[in-house]
Amino acid sequence: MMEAEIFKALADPTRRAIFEKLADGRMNASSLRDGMDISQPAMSQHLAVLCQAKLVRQERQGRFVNYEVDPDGLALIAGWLAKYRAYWPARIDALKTLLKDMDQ
Amino acid sequence: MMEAEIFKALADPTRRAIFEKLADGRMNASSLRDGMDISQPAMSQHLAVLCQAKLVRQERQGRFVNYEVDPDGLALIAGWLAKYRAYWPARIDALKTLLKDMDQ
DNA sequence: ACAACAGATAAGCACACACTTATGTATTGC
DNA sequence: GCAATACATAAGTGTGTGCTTATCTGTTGT
Repeated sequence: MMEAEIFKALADPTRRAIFEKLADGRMNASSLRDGMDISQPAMSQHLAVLCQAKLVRQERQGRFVNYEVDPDGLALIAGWLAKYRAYWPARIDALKTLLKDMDQ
Repeated sequence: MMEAEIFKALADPTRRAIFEKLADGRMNASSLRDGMDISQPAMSQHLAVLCQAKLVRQERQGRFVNYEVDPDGLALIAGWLAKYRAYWPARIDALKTLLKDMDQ
């Protein structure tokens, strides 16, 4: 199961912060670092974990590697969440917005 | 943030299995155990983690404690997911179904 | 009251994980 | 070619986590 990798990846606050930063737009590893007080190897390791969880994907661009949010990971979480729709509260505004967007 | 507790709770495969079992209906700790090859203290500890993450809630019933899925936790995940709706793939069947449910 | 039962808590242990420093591998510009 | 840059990997270390056994609390039935 890849759920294991996804939830493990998101269990770390630093990785969630990285993911959140990437949600603002694609970025290379160095740009991700500034303002984050994290060593270069640590960043590299975190990005590897996020990639393996399919939350982030990479694209080499010469000497740089650009990282961006991978929709596959989000879809997997959505799929997991959907299994428990019987227990959803009647109204979740955030989700209603989300789902309306998808319905066009 | 409670996202930390939620994702940490779901990062463990045993806890996800417990949660999945609870999704089929409320159950006490002993009933949850059978067929799971897990010690009584381990189950108790896992349930405590799930409760603190608001994924599960408990209700004492005499000598037993019944556990059930807590919608609050699912709502928190949905809220987290909604923040990244810009990156969702165009079609996710599971969520389209969900949308139809909510539109009624 | 007391034994049986349901569950929580305590303490200890083995392993996973996030970090570090050091080094390796590509790619770019001079 | 060669130094500098961007990033990955290796190896070691401290802490967190999930398990265990042992014990404790609280409830039920006799």
